[in-house]
Amino acid sequence: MTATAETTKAKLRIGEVAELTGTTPRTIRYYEEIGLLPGADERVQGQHRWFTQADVERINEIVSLRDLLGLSLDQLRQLLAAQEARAELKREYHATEDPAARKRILDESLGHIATQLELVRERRSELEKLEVELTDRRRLIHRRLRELAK
Amino acid sequence: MTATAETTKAKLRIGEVAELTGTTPRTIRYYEEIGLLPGADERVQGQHRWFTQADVERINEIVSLRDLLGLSLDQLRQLLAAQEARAELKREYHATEDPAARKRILDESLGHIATQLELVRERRSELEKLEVELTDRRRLIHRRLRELAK
DNA sequence: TTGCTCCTCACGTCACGTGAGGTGGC
DNA sequence: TTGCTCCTCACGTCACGTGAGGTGGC
Repeated sequence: MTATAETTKAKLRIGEVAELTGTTPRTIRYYEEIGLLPGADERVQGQHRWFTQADVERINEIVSLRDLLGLSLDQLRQLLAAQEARAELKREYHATEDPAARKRILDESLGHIATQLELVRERRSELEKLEVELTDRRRLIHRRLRELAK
Repeated sequence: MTATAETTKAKLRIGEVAELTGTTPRTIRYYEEIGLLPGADERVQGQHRWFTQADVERINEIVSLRDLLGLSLDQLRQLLAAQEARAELKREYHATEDPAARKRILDESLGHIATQLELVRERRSELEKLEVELTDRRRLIHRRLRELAK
C-alpha cells in the first residue's frame, strides 16, 4: 500500500492526463495524430487510450518547450527525435565498454543540451529586457506619486 | 542634414516596417484588419499604407507581448486598449491641477504595469526552471566525461 | 518610363476547439 | 445496469502563409 507501489505502472485515462498536464483531450489526441506521442499504433482503433507517468512527463516537456521557447510542433518533433536518438545512444553507452565510444556519445549529448540552453537564454534575456522596461516605468510613476505627496 | 531632422516624421512603407519589426507585410495587414493598429480608417481603400516610428514601436510591443507572454491577439487588444486608456488619462493628468485626480490616475497606471509584470515574472520563473533542468543534465554529463578521462 | 513594391481577394495551413452521434469501462 | 468518460468523424477558428491578378510611387 505504499505510494510507489500504487503508482507503479498506473494506467491513466486521457482526461486525467489532460488535467495533469494543463492541456485538453483534443490536444493530446492531436499530438498523437501528428506523431509527437509514441505507441499509438499498438492500440486498436476505437479502443480507449491508456497513458503512463512517462507519457505525462513527455507531454509536460512538449508543452513547456512549445510555450516557453515558441517552437512549432514540427520543430518539436525534430527536437524530440534528437532526444530519442540520445536515449538510443544511452543504451549503446551502457552496452559498450570502449572509453572512446562512450566519450563520443557523451559529447553528442552535450551538443543537444547546448542547443536548447541557447534557446532558453535567448528567451530569458528578451524577457528580462521587457521586465526592466516595465520596472522603469513603474519607478517613474512612483516618483511622481512622491512628488504629489509633498 | 542631421539624423534627427531626417527621421522626423519619416514615412515608412509596409515592407520596411516588416523588416524593422521582424514580421511580414501580411502580419501587419492582419493586425490592422483586426483593429490592433490604429489609423486604418483614414486611408482610402487600395492606396498604400504609410507608417511612422510610433507604429514600429507599437508593432514591436505587440510582437514582444505575443511571443514572450503567449497572449492571444484578442487578449492583446484588450491590453492595448487599457494602455490607450492610460494615454488618455495622461492627457487628463496634464490638463488637471487637482492633486487628488493626479494621484488617482497614477494609481491606475501602477495597476496596469503590475499586471504585466506579474505575467513576465511567471514566465521568467518557468524559463529558469527549464534552464536549471538543462544545466543539471549538462553537469551530469560533464562528470561522466571526467570519469572517463581518468 | 521601367521595376519594384504595394494593393486586394481568396484559398491553404497549423494547432487545435467544438459539437454530433455512438461505444466502452468502473 | 446506469452514467460518465471515452471514441471517431468533421466542420469551425485563430493567426497568419501563399499565390493570382492588378495598381501606385521613387
